[in-house]
Amino acid sequence: MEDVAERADVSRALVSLVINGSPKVSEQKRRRVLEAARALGYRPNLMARSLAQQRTRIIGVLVNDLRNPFFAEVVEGVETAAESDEFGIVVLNGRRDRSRELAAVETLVQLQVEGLALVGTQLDRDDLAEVSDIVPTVMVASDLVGSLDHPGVDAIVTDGRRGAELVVEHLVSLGHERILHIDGADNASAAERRQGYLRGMEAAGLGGQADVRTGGDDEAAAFAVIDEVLAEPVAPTAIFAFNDLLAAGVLDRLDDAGVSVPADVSLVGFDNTFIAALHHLALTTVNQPRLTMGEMAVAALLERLNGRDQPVRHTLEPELVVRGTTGPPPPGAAGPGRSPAGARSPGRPRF
Amino acid sequence: MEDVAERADVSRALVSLVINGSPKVSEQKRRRVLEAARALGYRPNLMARSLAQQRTRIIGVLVNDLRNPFFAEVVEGVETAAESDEFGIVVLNGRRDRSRELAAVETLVQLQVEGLALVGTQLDRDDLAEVSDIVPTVMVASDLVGSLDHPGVDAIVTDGRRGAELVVEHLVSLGHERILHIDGADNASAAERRQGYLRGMEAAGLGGQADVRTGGDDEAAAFAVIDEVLAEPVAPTAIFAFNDLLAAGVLDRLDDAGVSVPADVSLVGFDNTFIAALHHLALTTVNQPRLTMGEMAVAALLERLNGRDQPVRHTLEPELVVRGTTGPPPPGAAGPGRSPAGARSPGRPRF
DNA sequence: GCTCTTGATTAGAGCGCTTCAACACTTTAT
DNA sequence: ATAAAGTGTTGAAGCGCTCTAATCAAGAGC
Repeated sequence: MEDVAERADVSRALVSLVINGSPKVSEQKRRRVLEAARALGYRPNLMARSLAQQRTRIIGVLVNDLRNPFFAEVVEGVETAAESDEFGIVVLNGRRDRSRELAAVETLVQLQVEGLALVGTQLDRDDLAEVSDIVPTVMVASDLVGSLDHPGVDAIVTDGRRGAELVVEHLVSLGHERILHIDGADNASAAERRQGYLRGMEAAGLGGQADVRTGGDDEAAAFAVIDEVLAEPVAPTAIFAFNDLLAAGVLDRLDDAGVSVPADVSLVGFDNTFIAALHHLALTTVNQPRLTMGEMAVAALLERLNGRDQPVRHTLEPELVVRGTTGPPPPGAAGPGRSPAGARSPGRPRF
Repeated sequence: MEDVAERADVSRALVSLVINGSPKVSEQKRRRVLEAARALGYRPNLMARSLAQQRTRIIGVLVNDLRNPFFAEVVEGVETAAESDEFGIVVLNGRRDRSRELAAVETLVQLQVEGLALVGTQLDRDDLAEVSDIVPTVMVASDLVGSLDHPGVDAIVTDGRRGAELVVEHLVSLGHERILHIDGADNASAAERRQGYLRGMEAAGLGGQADVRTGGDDEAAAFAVIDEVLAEPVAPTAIFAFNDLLAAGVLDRLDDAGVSVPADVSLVGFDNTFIAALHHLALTTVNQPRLTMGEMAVAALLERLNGRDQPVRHTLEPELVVRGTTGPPPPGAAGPGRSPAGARSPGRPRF
C-alpha cells in the first residue's frame, strides 16, 4: 500500500479511500491510484483491513456433514443471501463429529465472524451459551437440544414433528398399520421426527404398534437395522426412515434381500434431496425448503446485527412429496404385528 | 489480551507466549495466565495473529460445485490432510460460474491463504498466471485448460482420457458399436474424457461411429439430449455420460420413455459417487480416488511451502467399476448406426 | 482584503497480536 | 569473588490497514 501511495504520489490514506470507493476523491487522483495499484499488482490484505475496521463482514457456517446434499443446499442458500448483502462466508465441516464441531465454532469465533450459522449441528445449549453472547447465532435445520428458548440463539427449522406426522398419516391412509421408524440416532433432528412418528401412530390408534429402531444418518446405518428386521417373525409393511440417505440404504438392503418396494413394503424418507427425485428411487419423502432456510438464516443474523435482541424462531411447513415407494400394504399383511399373547400365527406373510 | 496480562500480573508478551505454548514459561506463570484467560473468556483474535505472524495457516479451497458429491468428497480429503498438518481450510463455492470462481480466487488471495486448491474449477492459465506467482496453487480433478505445464501450478488428476478409454473398451467388449458420448460441455474435465472416448472408438475401429453430444454436469443437462436422441431414427446401444449426475439424469429420462437399461441400452457414468453405488441405479462408472486426491493436493501445497519450485503433476489411475447398467446390446441392434448411403433399413430396432 | 465555507488530502494513532533485543535474575564454572 | 552461561520476562516496534481530526487550497461572501 505504501508503494502504491508512493507511485501515485499520494498518501496512504488516500489509497485507502480509493480502494474503498469513497466519493470524496478527485477523479484525477482516483485514476492515478488505481493505475498504480494495477501496475504493482496490489491486493489489499483482508486481515489487516478487518483488524483496523473492527469488522470482518464474514458469516461463519458450520455444517454437520457436507456430503449430505441436504446440507450442501442449505449452505447454498446461506451463500446466496450472504453474497447479496456483501458478506462472505466461511464454511467449516463438522463431519458428524461433535468435538470437531465444537472446535470449529471456536475457530469461527476467533476468526471474528459477525454471525454464526449452525447447519444441522449437534451442539447443545451449553456448548453455545458462551458463544451466542459473543456473536449472533442461528441454528438451521436442527434445534437446540433440550431448550425451547435460549435467548441468544435464533432458529430456522422445518417442523420435523409435523413432517413425521404427515408421513404416518399418508401411510395409514394407504392402509398400513405396522409402520416401522428407523431414526437418526443422536442426530439433531432425530428426536423431533421420532416424536412426530409416535404422535402420528397414537393419533391413528396405532400407538401399540409403534416401533422405533436406532439408525443414523447415512446409507450404511440402515444395513444392520434391516438385517435385524428381516430376521424377525413379523415384518412391518412400511418403513419411515430418518432421512433420504438412510432410506436409500434401506432400499439397497431390501433389494439385496429380494424384498420389493412398494409391493412388499412401503418406504418413506425425509429431506427431499435430489436423490429422492431420481426416478429409479422415486422416494416418497418430506420436503424441506432448503434454500429458503439458508436465506432466512442470514436474514436472522442481519437482524441481530441491526439490533434485534429478542430471539426468533421460524418454523417452516414441511410438505409430503409422494413418489413411487409408497403404496398399499400387500394383501393379507394388514393387521397388528403383535397379536395378543400366544395368537401369533406362524404363517403370517412376511413383507 | 491486555486485560488478561493485567489480571495475571504479567506482560502482554508473556500472555502471547503462554497462548502459543512456548516452552520457556515457568509453570507458575503459565497457570496464572491460563486461569486469567479462562476467567475473562479471552479468545485470541486470529486476524491480528495472522497479521503479526505474517502467516495464516489457512489453505483456500475453491470448489466448482458443492452439490456434486464428488467434489464434496475431494474437499473432505483436503480437509483431513490439512487438519493433520495444522492448517485450516476455507471453502468457497464457485457454483459453476466462472466469474464467481474468479472472484473467489481473488477473495482467497486477499485472505492471505498460504495455499490454493482449485477443485474442478474452470479457470484457465491466464486467470491463474498472476495468482500462482503469489500463492502455491494446485488444481485438483481438473486440468489447466490449454497448457501442459504452467510452472507455478501443480495438478492432481485422474487420467480422464484413460478412464474414458476403459469405458469404451468395456462397452466394445460387450459387443456395442453405436456408443454415444454425452459430454460435460465446458466443464473442466470434459475435453479429456471426450478425447478418451474418441480414441477408444478409433482404437476399436469404430471411429466413424463416434457420436458426441453436448451435455453438462448435472441431471437436468441430460434431458434435452436424450429427447433429441430418442427422436432420431437410429439409436445408440450404449451411452457414456460425462459424470454420474448426468448419467442419473439420462437414466431418469430413459425411464420416462420406457427404455430399459441395460436391456435396451447400456449406460456408464464417471466419478463413482455414492449415487452410482445405490443398488437401484447400480451405475457402471469410473472410480476416481477422491479422498486421496484431496490429500495429495495438500501434500503438493506443503511441498511448495517447503521450497519446491518445480511443478508437479500427479496423474492417478482411473478404475472401471462395473455394475448393473451395462450389458450386451439387444439382439439385432448391433452393427453400424449409419449404414452406407441409402441402405438405412427403416425397420432397424430402436433401442 | 479579510473571514468563512467547502472539499480534497494527509498525518498519525490505533486495531490485537508476535517477536526481537534487552534485561534481570539464577546457576555454574573458574 | 567474578565471569560466563542459562532462564524467564518484558518493552517496544511493527504487521497492513482504517479513520478521525487536522491541514491545505480555493472559491464565496462581505
